[in-house]
Amino acid sequence: MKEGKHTIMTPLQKVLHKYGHKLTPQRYMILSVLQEAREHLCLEQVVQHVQKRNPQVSQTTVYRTLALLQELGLIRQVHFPGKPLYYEIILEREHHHFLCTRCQATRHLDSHLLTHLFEQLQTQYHIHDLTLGLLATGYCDACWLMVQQEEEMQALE
Amino acid sequence: MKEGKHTIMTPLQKVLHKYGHKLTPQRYMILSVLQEAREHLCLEQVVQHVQKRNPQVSQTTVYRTLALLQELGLIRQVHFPGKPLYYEIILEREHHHFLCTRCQATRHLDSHLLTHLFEQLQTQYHIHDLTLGLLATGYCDACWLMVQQEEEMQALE
DNA sequence: TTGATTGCAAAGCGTTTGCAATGAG
DNA sequence: CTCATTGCAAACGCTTTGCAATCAA
Repeated sequence: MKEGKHTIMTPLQKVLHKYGHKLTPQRYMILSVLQEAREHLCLEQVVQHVQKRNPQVSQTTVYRTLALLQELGLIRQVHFPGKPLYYEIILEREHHHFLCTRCQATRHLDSHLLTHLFEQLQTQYHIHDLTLGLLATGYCDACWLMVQQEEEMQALE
Repeated sequence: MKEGKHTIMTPLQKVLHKYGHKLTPQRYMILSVLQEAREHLCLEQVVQHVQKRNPQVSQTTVYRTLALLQELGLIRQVHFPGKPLYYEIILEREHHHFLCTRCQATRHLDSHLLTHLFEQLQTQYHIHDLTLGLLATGYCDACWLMVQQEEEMQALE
């Protein structure tokens, strides 16, 4: 049980012990995979990456570990309607996502955009301990061009 | 095949025929159920309501009909992480939801709150044909009081 | 009449669970 | 040494599908 990349691995060790859990190679590996991924990964992708390093690791363990890591507050689920559940490390500043409905690309949205909304909801709607989940969908620039071209083509028929 | 409540039923008839579909009692009933529900309903709830009127209607038909109604743009899915999928009629002005994580109550949020955000995303992030999905979670007033009381109790132990 | 629709039962698919073997502390 | 953890296979729950019977148009 050893490796580099101490970005989140020391917290991992601590938090696990704090709640009576053990630090296993599987858990370490699964969190590493999520840490090194630039994008959020779905379960299948996590399994693939993990099994690339050690084919012995079972899907079941990945399921159980992702649930545990989430419970410990180290990772977060990301929901995209009609797609599998994605997981991402909680490192970066809070953010939300844009999903292009054509090329399926995702981008992070700085949640600074939401500060005003955040305050409004607290004052106008009296929501306490508020968490915001935002998903923006639409076309990215490139796809928007394609879509418009397609529409022009159809108009000519 | 007849009944009152023409709020959305005439559009239903038209849209169905437009795409070569037939107006069946099942489809009518399922859309009625969604129309008369104040809250959004999950599949199981739709089935229960529908079978209260006619126990013959199968779950399969409800699945297929909800998919069709969505495809026709008459209803919309509502996603709450960790809960079943909900469905609601598209009648009202666009809106989003607040979910109290303690009592599970939901409230509608006027999407007027999002106009500024909407514009920012279009200009700063160049998103076209933008749709926003927002979910606010936290405690409602009543639950917030309860939570605080619980915390005080714990502090005394 | 005729093709769309329905209900049923079976299949699918992602996720969870029981349990014996393993391994971290 | 002990109990948490793992891997496997079976179970589960929700959703979809194949097909013959039914029904709207």
